[in-house]
Order: sequence, then structure tokens, then C-alpha cells
Amino acid sequence: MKKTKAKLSKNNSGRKFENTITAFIKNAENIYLPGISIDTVIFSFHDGKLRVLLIRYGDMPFYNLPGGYVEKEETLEDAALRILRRRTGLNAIFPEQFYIADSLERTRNNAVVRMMTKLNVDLTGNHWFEQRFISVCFYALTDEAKVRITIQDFISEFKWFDIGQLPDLFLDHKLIVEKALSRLRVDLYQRPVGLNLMNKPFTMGELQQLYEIIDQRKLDRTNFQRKMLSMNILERLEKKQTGKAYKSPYLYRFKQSDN
Amino acid sequence: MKKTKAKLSKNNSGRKFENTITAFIKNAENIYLPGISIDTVIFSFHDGKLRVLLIRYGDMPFYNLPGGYVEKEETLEDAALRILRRRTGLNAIFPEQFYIADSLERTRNNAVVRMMTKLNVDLTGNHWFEQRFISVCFYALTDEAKVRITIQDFISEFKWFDIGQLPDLFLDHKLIVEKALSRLRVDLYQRPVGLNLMNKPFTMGELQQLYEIIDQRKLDRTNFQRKMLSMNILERLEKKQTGKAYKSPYLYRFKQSDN
DNA sequence: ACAAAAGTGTTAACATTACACCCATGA
DNA sequence: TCATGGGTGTAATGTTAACACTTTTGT
Repeated sequence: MKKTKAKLSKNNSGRKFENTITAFIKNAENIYLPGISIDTVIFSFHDGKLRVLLIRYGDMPFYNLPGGYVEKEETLEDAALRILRRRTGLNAIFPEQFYIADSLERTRNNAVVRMMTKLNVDLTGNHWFEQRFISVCFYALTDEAKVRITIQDFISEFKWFDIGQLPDLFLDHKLIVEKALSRLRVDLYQRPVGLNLMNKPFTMGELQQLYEIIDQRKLDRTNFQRKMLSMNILERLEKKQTGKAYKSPYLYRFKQSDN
Repeated sequence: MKKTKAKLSKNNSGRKFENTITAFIKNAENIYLPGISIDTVIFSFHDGKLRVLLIRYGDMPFYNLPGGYVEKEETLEDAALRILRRRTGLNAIFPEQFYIADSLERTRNNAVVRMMTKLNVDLTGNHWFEQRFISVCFYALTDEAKVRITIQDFISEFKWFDIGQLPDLFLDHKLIVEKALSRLRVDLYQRPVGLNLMNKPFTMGELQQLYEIIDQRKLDRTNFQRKMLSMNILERLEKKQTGKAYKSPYLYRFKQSDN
């Protein structure tokens, strides 16, 4: 499995990181609603694997879901959109709210404050990170090829992970990914999930692979084909793939008119 | 349509009300999370009508959904349970989170502060009600006969309303009821919705009435009967109703073992 | 020619819908 | 005995699942 990786050099990242975060915590309570955060699960489908975008702060030994806070005059969905745009560079994203993480375990051991302290952030006089946060969670479907990741804010690393091989995650972020997956499973046959995950023309077999990963079961090839075509959301392109020792499959793409 | 009504006499309610609310706003910020509230849509099924429990504060000209706040060390569901228990006296309730009300319109014109002022509450030095609130909304299904309403806190009146004849509601509470209904419509065939709404033995026709109100369409009598029985969640009682000029129907109740 | 995968056709099993029919009951 | 609503039977229709068959292509 290929993983996209971007890491700052140790030299100048440290200073930049501390500057940014200091400015952030100074203003946070004036800009954002208290006690509410946003976490996003950003999916992509690449090399036949369903992947999630994770980020790492400084040199923490765990990864986080991309997240942020809600501005005082902003809806939750707008906040999710803003965060998603900032992280992925994408405008055409459709965040779907699927869960509220409100476990009391989230504040256990003051995890956020401890993280900030390890990152050498001076929190004296600032209580923003000490409060209990309830996180509203959104998922989004993206085309990895279109995502333009830039290192910004106080993030040191971005990486796409196969959902079957997640690293250690902060707090309850692993649970959040699982909740996103089970919601995605429900949405699979209700919404055009493939539309945002598959942007290049694809074969029916590739689309079936995606459905099988999300649905976690083997689907009948012939029935899957008919079901997809009967929904009338796919457009068959006359072009065909070449090179392999079998009949070239048709390529498809999602119709633009629908949705 | 019968409506249960309970109203305090003008004489002693005013003083009691002001005492309670003053104590409340003094302690609110120490006890509750900032910026997050809970609203509950409490359904019942009575006289063939689907009803919602609404409350009125003081002599305000509109009704509110029963609501409350989240304690600092409490999950959202626990908060909803606590609020529901306090309002209905019921323990066996299964709140279902269905919506987050985060519209910016909610703080328009400082509606909460204006309400408090009209209620003669002294808010000097207290900014609890000035902040923007995001409300997490739960619905619950109850048996009206088992609900024990007591006038408490700063509420002057409780009333059950037919969902087709709702009065003026505070803020976006009408929208919240609509969201609850459309969620209930989805849950109707997934969860034992009838279990909590129908506690006395009922005829198949009565159950069908409930389903038709929620589902908003006419159902075939004979197929409905078979469908319900095939789910194996109903217990047929050998007793029969009497008195009317037609065959006495069987009575049913939900099996206790399931759920 | 053969293996592998794509595409099409067919049928059985199952669920849903519509409606015909009979039953019990009180006026 | 008639009107009314309750209970059961059944055929038509639609949906899903399983699998046989044919087509295309590189070795």
C-alpha cells in the first residue's frame, strides 16, 4: 500500500509550530465556541483500498483526525466545510454528520493539556484546552488525486492510512473512524457514495471492489452490475481498457446531472 | 381531543418561579457545560392521536419543548435521560438523538435573554443566557397514562398537543418537532416504536392507526396484520373486546422478552 | 485452444401488494 | 339480515439471489 507522506524538516518546523499555536490559543476563546470541536473522517479510495487521512502534531507518537473548532457565528456544517477545505483544498465536498463524541473518557488524564505541554506550548493563564470538549463528527468522501495537502497550522505530518491498518490514534478517534464506517455502510445504498470517491472513469469491477470493502461482504458480480446500471446514475463510456489477457471492460463514470 | 392541563394559580407561582430561576442562573455556569442545551420531543399516542408534550414558562405566549442543560461530567444521553425522568417521572425511556439545532437564527434578537427579562428575572452580572446555544435533540416514546407530570422548576404549564395542531413554539422548536417526526418515520420499521407508545393491550386496528399517522399513508389492513405478526414481537391475548356491532378483535401486547 | 474476466440471460426463492372471501356481533 | 370491522387465503407482481452461458483477449 502506498502512503502519501509529507513531513517538515526538524529545523524550521519547531519555531513555526510554536508561533502558530501560541497565537491560536491566545485568540481561541474570542473566536470559537467553548466546549465544542469538530472531527472529520476523510475517506478516499486508492489502489483498491479504502483510506483515511490522518495528521500528526509535532512529534507525538499517535495520529489525529483532522479537526477544528466552531466559530461563534458559524453553523456546525459550515465549520466542517471550512476545516475540510483547509485540509484538503477541495471545495466540492459534502460533509455528513454521523456522530457526537461525548464520552467522559475524552477528558481523562487531561490528554489535550498533556499533549500541548509535550509540544512545549505555554498554557499559563489559558484555560481553553482544559475544558471538556464534545466533538461533532463529520465524514467526507474525496478523490485522493484531487486532494492538495499543505502543511499548515501546527501539523507536522499528513498520511493516508488503509482503514484496515490504522496506527495508534488520539483519544477516541479510532472509535470515531469505526462509527464513520458503519454510517458509510448505511449510506452506501442511499447516497451516491462512489460519486466523490471515484473521479476518474472506472470499471464495474473497481466500483464493486469499493462496495465490497465498505459493505464488508462479497457481492455477486453480475447482479451488482445490473443493480448499478438500473439506478441510472452511471454513464457508460465507449472507451475500453487494454493490455490484459481478457475481454476489455467498459469504463463508467457518474452522470453529472444527478446530484 | 382531550388535553391534559396543569396550571399554577397566579398567586403563589410568581414568587416560587422567581426564587427558583434566580438560584438556577446563579449556579448554571458552575454546574453545566457552556453553549450546549438539550431539547426533548416526548411523544405519546392517545385517543388515536400522536401527541407531543409541551411546556410553558411563566405567562409567555408560546410553548417550549422540555429541555435542559448538560452537567459538566455527564454524557449527552445521560443528560437527556435525567431531563426526561424529571419531566415525565418515567424510568424506562429510551431517548433517541435525532438532530442538532445549530442555526444562527437561534440567537437572533437575543430571544432567551428577552424571555428571561419578561419573566422578571434579574440577569445583571450573569451572562449564561447571552451565549449562543447549540441544542442536541432527543425524542422519546411514552405512554401518556404512565407519565406523571409535576409542576417544578420555572414551568407554569404542561400540555399534550396533537402533532397536527401545534401552538406557537419558541425559536426553532417547531422545526425540531418536524425533524423528530421524520426520524420517527424512519425508525418505525426498524425499532419497536409501538412498545413504548402502547402499553395497554391494543387491537391490531389501533396499532395500525399509530403506524398510519407516523408513516403518513394508508396501510392495507390485512397485510399490516400479517407483517406485524410475522415479526414475532407481538403476543396475542385470548381476551376480546366487547360492545360493538362487529366481531370482537383480539388484543395484543408486545412481548417482554424482545428488547 | 485455453484461462481469465466481462457481459448477458434465466430461473427459483422470497417479499409485497391487492383483493376476494368468510366470520362474529349488535342493532 | 344487514352493516361493520376482524381474520384468513391466494394470485399477481416485484425484487433478490444464484448460476449457466457467451464474448473478448493475451499467452
